[in-house]
Amino acid sequence: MAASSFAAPCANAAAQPGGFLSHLGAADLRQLMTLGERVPYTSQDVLFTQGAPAGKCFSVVEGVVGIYRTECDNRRQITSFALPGDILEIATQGHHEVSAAAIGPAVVWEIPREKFAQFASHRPYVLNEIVALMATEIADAHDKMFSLGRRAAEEKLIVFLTHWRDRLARLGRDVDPLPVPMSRRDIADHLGLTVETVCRTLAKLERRGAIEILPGRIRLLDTEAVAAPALA
Amino acid sequence: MAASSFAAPCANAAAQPGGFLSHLGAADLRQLMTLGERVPYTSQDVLFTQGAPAGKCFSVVEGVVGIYRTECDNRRQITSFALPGDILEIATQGHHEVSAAAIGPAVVWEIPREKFAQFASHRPYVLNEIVALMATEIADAHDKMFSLGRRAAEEKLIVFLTHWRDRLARLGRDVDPLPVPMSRRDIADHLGLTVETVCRTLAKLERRGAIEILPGRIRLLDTEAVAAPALA
DNA sequence: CGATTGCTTGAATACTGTCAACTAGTGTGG
DNA sequence: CCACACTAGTTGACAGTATTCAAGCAATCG
Repeated sequence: MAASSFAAPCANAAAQPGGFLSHLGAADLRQLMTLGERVPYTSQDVLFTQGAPAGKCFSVVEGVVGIYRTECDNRRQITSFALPGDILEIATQGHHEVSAAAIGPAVVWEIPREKFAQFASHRPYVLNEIVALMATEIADAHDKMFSLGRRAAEEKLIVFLTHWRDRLARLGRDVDPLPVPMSRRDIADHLGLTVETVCRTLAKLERRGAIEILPGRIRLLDTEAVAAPALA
Repeated sequence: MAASSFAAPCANAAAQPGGFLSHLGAADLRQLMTLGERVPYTSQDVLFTQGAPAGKCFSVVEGVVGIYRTECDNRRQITSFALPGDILEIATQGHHEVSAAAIGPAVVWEIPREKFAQFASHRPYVLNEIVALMATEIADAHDKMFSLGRRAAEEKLIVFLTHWRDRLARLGRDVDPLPVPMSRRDIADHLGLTVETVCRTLAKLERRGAIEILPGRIRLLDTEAVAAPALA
């Protein structure tokens, strides 16, 4: 369970295809896996694009996948960073409402929508799992809307980093120097800031002793104190 | 179908209790209605509070209900304005993640969670409806995240007003002088702005001839042209 | 009728964005 | 192998937008 490297394969159930369905039996899981395939992606590869017909469901197995919405003029809002165990577009009908791209190397389990629908139709409990997963996704979205609308840059970054740390820790990763595989631009597009503001704010936090910036990682030193007024 | 006043009762199916489930038969609908009750609220009444145990599901029948998330220090983010036909907390387990309050007089259909779960357990198609509704909610949330993170005040307001108009129009309401029942503070807390910025930006749009501000209403005159760069 | 609340506007401030420059690291091609 | 180009990250200077603080007005309510 203790995977030290960031993109390392993980014995965690969540990291297996179909691992997002916690109530599936072993037989179900085996069958589910035969219905889909594991697809490797390299950094920046696009899994699917906003507006394209949604033919498949996805589940991240390894790595990080950025989910984002764009407008014609290069503006981009990354709505979430998907980690192993997270599912994408499970209930999308018709066309994709968002795009997805690999943040670094990633492995994704993909299953045609009809096959999954057929699989689920025999198993009522699967639908319940999906509803629960979507409820979590909605709750997360509410959190993010609050952050985007009501937090200043510094608070956005601290909350982002601590949440990211907590998610990785839940996957059993080593988070002491917290791995931050996404670029500054990705962070900016996620928090509704510019690259420059992200850099500057991180630098400010480092000068204050709250964090330590390392290549590809950030050590969280005193975020509780700094975040206290924000999270109380 | 032509309801002229804003909070007027509406013959639209969506405005009936259970009307959000479009594939329910008449018999199902009748039974569903007996399981819940219609509860009237007056302006500013709280339906449920973030952190409280989630014992019921809600569906707006009449009026507008604001869904919001707060932090201890008075900061508030209104994540959505629910209209007749919209459902609330249908899949929430445990505790409410958000609060809800009536924006003006409202009628809400409320059903205990267990009763609805029991009702749904005999009817597999209900779960599919719920999944579809939640998928729509997630897509909406993505839109709002983009607006909060990547649009300036003026664009936020124009997009908000046009979306609001489109939603009311879909309910068969008269939207020529667009009814705006929520306060400036509500709008500000929805768009991630301050009351003052909302006022000033609306005034600017009015001076420019894009809108006309009336008491409780706003007439949209030239939003297409103004919004064109934003929505293209 | 006074008081409260919501809305509006003004002035000053602060934060974030824009533009620009510089560094370091990476990869490419000669 | 090295020169070159390109990208990501960082920092500075400046501009612009949104916030804060403040005050005035109108409408509502007790």
